[in-house]
Amino acid sequence: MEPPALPRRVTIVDVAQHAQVSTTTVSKVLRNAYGASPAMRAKVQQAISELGYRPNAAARAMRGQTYTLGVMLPDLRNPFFPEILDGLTEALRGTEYQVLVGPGGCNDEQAESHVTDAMIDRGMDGMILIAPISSRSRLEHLANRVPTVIVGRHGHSAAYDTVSDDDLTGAALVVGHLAGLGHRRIAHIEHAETDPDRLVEMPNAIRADGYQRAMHAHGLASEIDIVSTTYTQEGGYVGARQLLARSRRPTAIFAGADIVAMGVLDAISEAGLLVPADISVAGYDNTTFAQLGQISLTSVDQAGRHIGAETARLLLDRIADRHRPSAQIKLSPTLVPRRTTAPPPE
Amino acid sequence: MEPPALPRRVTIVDVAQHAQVSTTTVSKVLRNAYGASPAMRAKVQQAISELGYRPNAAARAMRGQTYTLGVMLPDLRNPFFPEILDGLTEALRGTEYQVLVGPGGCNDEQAESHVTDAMIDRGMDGMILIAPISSRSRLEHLANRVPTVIVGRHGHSAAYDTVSDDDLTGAALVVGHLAGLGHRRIAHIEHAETDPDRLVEMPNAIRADGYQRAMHAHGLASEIDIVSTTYTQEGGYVGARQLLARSRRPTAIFAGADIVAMGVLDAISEAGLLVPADISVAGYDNTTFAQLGQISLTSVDQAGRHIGAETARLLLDRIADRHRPSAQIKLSPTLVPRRTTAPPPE
DNA sequence: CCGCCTTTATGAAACGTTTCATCGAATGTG
DNA sequence: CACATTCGATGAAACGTTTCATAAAGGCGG
Repeated sequence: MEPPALPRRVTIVDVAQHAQVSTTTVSKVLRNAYGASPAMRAKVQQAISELGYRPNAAARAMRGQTYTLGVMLPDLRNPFFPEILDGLTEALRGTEYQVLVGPGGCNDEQAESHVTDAMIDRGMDGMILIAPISSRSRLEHLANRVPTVIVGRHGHSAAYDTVSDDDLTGAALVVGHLAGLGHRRIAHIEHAETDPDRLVEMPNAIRADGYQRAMHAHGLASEIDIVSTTYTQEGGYVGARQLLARSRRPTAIFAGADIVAMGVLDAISEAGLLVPADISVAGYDNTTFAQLGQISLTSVDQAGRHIGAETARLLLDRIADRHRPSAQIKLSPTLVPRRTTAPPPE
Repeated sequence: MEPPALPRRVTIVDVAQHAQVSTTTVSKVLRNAYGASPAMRAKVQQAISELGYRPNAAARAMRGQTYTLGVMLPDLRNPFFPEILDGLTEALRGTEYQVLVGPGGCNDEQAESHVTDAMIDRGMDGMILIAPISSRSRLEHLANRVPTVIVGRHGHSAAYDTVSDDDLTGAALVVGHLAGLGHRRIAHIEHAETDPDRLVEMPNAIRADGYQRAMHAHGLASEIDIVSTTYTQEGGYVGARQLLARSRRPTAIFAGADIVAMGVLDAISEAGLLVPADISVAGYDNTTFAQLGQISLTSVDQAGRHIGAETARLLLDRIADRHRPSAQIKLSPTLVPRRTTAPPPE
């Protein structure tokens, strides 16, 4: 009943014998390397397809490349990340590269390190770290051993490329939109941050900063009202309850992320208030949640696909030339007004 | 300016020299294999931590294991899958195994094959395929080369283990719940399936079957009303519009998946009807959507974490003994009633 | 027609690990 | 005390690929 002792996997040696050439030649054909005549190429190609040969990635890793790119995703539940991944895989279609995703625990620096180390152990040709929380020095350490692109984190380094969204502008878009509708008491719920590096580099911190600057720019400095919780539904709920309990209740809440806005909406309806009649709510990321007809949340779109595509381009570039100067790409977000924002009551 | 020519990575040879033992001994210590005295072990362990040695997975792959498990996820956007993954990684914590996720295009058989092949090329010690759409014979082919567990697909095979939810029961729970509330005209939106294999094995087909059986069981055979679209928001929207246009409109819609229910809710509110006053809606999967306070969708919970944990157990078992008889685990779903279901109007 | 350079093809070494076959020492048995 | 057995440790082979050094063949100018 046992599977009949699998035939040994076809190797490059088998192909070479079958095509009557050396393994070196086969290797050259596989990699489109210089030094194989068209005639040889044809012969080898035929042998490959006749035998159904597939290169063993592990063996390749020992000498050359693995044709594998590792993506560290901190949270599979964040509906923004699949967008980036789609952009990535689309840009990589046609190349030999395969993307593998390592799930790095949400907000767990140790888990993040574990995954990135595991990827290096496995000989990834390149790594993409999405919104990593590791320290700068650790990121540079990683980037020094493997070509790396950091996505969604500000702050430059000679060691790695970065692709991020201009969160400062994004926050300004939201404040501008709300102020334009006539709101003055616009509050913000942020993700608490204490680490000094991250305070300058993480998107959440930049968004909070952008909120404050925009409030100043609109002459609303005195109305600045920030609640510090976390970028979770629970964090939004808790934060909104605090805001709703204020003696002068805000007329609009700018949540730092869509998922936070979900918690905010819960708290508001629990308090018996109506959105947007009594209070406006805006999120950030334009996730699937925001797009649901039932929710229709005003949000900021980050063009995830675009981010993914740029990331792929940068990474392939860097794999080709490890010593080229590092690049920083910053993309502009756009505001997507929906039905959770309206002029303030009266 | 260039990074100072990275020091060569520490290898097992370095460790052996530093500890004054053979590489064989180091290898034994690494794998907790038989034949190394406690004294040796201690010496080697110290050398390992002093040098910061990490085994090269690629080299390991050539001879032994990679300590890597590959998970094929058809759709990162499906909020049910992260649950499974959480269960998996949790069950794997403490072991040496690392999970890597391969994004296999949604409903794209070719993309799925591509990813699974890539995983085999990369020497995965085991594979977990979540709701794969490949043919049975292809699945068996894969399982014959790598220990494999198939999740969320019915149908047994000697070649692989399966973990799935009892979708028949799940559908019955929904129908029972709605019938109990007094509904008779309960419609169902299914994901169209034509392939004969999949018609018997895919969860969507089983759910549709379960719906019909349950309707019979409740004496509602004459009210059976199925619309065949796809498991997408769009599919739900289109399906619901068809149902709402019926001369005898259903009083309840059982959507085959939460994401479908989202589209249904959109169509209903667009038609100016109220949920659940005018019409009840139930989903399946108990995803994050369903749990959102604003939506509060009645749904069927599949205990994803539990599924993931069982999957990990089965896979490790099978890696340990490739020839043990295959196992099929079927877990029971539970109904989570929320605010989208209520007694029919009048 | 000779020598030089380019192109094409090859054998062998190397990558870092595990495993096989030995081998010496320690232990137990008669 | 001699001998068989077990245990602990080791050197070398093997995995499948890429790359280095080398060799043969072909083209070209003089």
